[in-house]
Amino acid sequence: MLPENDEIRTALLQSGKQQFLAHGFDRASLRVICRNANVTTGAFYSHFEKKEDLFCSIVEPSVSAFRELFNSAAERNAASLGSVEDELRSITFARNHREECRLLLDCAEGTKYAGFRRWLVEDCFYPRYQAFFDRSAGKPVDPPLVRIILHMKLDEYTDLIYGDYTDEEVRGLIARMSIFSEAGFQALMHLLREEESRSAAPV
Amino acid sequence: MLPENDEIRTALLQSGKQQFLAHGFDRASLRVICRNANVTTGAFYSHFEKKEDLFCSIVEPSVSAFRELFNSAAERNAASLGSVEDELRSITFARNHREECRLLLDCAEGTKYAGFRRWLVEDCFYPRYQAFFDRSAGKPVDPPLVRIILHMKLDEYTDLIYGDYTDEEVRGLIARMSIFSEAGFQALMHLLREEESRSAAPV
Amino acid sequence: MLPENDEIRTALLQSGKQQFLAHGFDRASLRVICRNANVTTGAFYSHFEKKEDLFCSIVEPSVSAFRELFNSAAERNAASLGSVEDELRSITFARNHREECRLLLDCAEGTKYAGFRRWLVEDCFYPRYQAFFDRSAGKPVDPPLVRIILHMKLDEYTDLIYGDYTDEEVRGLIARMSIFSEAGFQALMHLLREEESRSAAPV
Amino acid sequence: MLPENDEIRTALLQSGKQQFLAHGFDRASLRVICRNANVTTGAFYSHFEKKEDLFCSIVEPSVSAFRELFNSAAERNAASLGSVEDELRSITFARNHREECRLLLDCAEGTKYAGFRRWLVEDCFYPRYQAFFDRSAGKPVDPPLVRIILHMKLDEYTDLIYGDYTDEEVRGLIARMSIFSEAGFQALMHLLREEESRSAAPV
DNA sequence: AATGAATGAGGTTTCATTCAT
DNA sequence: TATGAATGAAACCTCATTCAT
Repeated sequence: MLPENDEIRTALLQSGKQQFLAHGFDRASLRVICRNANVTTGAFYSHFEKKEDLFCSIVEPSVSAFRELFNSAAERNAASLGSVEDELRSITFARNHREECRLLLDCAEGTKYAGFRRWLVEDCFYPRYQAFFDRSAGKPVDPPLVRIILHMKLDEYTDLIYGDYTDEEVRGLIARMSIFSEAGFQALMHLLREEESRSAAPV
Repeated sequence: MLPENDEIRTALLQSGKQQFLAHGFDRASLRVICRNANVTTGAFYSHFEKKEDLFCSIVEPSVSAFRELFNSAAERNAASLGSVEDELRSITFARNHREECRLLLDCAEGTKYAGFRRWLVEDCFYPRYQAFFDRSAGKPVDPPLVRIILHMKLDEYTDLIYGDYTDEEVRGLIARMSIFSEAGFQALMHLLREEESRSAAPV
Repeated sequence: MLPENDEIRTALLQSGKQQFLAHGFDRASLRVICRNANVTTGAFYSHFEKKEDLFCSIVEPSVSAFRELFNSAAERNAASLGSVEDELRSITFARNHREECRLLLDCAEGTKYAGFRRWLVEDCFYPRYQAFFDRSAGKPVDPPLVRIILHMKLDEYTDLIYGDYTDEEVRGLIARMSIFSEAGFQALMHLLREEESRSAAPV
Repeated sequence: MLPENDEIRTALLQSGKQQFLAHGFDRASLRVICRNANVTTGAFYSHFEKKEDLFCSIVEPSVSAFRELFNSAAERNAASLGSVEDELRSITFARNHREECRLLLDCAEGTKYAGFRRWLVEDCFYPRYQAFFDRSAGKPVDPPLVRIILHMKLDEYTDLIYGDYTDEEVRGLIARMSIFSEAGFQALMHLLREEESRSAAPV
């Protein structure tokens, strides 16, 4: 009986997504968003409290979904960083939410999600990375080093998510990149252990 | 005897740099920039032609210096991607121009430097990377793969430039990261050559 | 029930007309126009897209009406320049749109109607005048001469349109001026034919 | 010893003339005028009191010269409207001061010469025209009629002054237009005298 | 006399949000 | 709930004129 409401809401969500992606939150014009959605500016405020509310409504389903995915993955492999399968699963998920990802990472200035990237990296990924590196090296690893490698890894994901690839291509790239990363990682661990033994064996 | 002139100009350059870094070119308010510099908006236009002119004046010295550095580095090692020494030199330079780098890469939308990042990656780095990979592998390497690794490498640089490190720490990080990258690179080359021989040997 | 809408619009149209007439389009201040209409500058843009839009809205009804009138007159007397009746009809029309005429002819710089006078004279009137003179003289008449007389004729119209006359007075003035023009025209034709025959008779 | 002064002044006069002609007094930018004259805005105010002062300085020599010419012509033919020779002399003068004429007639809004056209027509020409018509008709002639014919005459002059003609062409055009005007004038006088006698002879 | 930076008001336009209907 | 005009501040920029040097 009230499907119209949802139609309007949906139209606003779509139009907003498009404008936010195109111009970022701050520079996107609410008027344009409304006009493109065939909605009056007044009506907008029946559906959303303010501009930011629209942004959040666009983005929040993906945020929750992402949180779930991330938590379940975290549970599954508390001891490692995730298999190629896990990587693929995450990236496929992100690829299916490509636009929301961009909104959160690049178009959120002015909203409460402005710090999303930081949260994702520092609070979600970094602690697990640091722990994993420490465990693998058998000693605390220099945090900046961990962070750099984490950033590189995330950058790889970014490429895979936004790049215009087929699923097949993504799978191939992940496979080859895991060769690269694994080799780099092992070399680094080797070096770190060597440093350790050198500094530890004075005799 | 007339240092006031430059004091105002300098104040505007500083205030502008701060605001542009904080909000990006477009969203930075000229009024705020002027107020922070204790300058009327009218007076601004005695020193700069328009808003963009202020941005350019902040950024251009670094751009020229960077171009020189990059060109000389390109000449020096046409055949490789640059030694650790070269990397260190570039990163040290960028670290000394940290803020201007961020302005150019992240805060330039709305100015003629909007495409700077793209130019840097696609026109400066990518061609050399692709050529180097092709040469090393002895065959054309999948461009997306090259691009991903390039992006990762640039991301490493970004970390080193913006991170709050001492020169000593940067040197150490570059050294260890070169172990990582080199090992990853060799593993990848090995794989590629193997793929090659496998697909070439029908028996 | 919602007459306010139109009241504001009307107030803006009036205030705009007055300011445009007084200062021309470019020099008229939107702020003043709005203030005189008791409208905020922001509100202005609910009713008009931009400053020029206000000008056009003031002027366009008259433009269309004028075009129609002119076209129908042109059809009616393809072979002459129009009777006293036609002149009277045109001038009466223009007198009823006096202000819009002035806006179009003298106050339109900066709008898309900037070239209106030129269009009216050169494209509407001049070709018909030249053709009529050529036909009457039986040979091509010096264009500058035609143009001068055309301008004088138009100047007569201008006087009749802007002058503070009753309809009766206008009728009388047209009648007497047609005596003047007709006599002048005949004298000129006579002269031209004489020149012709003199230059044509070698004896 | 002080020729520089005059050089600057001259440069400003030239530059000002050009800008005033191009944009009108109000819209011409003093900055641009100064820049084109290679003069600082400060220096400007050593030579002229304000913007309007520059305009007046450009225009006033011509105004005085014109006044003289007009007065002497007025003395010479108190009883007629001037011979073809007189017309030619006036128009030649105006053609030699073409730009100043345009400044006075079309570009003076915002200066004390804003009413120049009105003054010229109403105070200089009209009284003599009216007197001449009254005298010729032997009775008061309807002022609007006189004014219209005056305006037409002045319009003719305008054409001759601004039109791109050689002296020879101007002479020819004046000659032929005087045929036109004279014939028109005579026809009108005839009519007026007829009207007179008709209304005077009740029998 | 000359400089040219500074003033301060003004220009047009856009904005997110409110509110009477 | 929906409308869309109204708000009022803010955006960048230009102006004629002043004034300390």
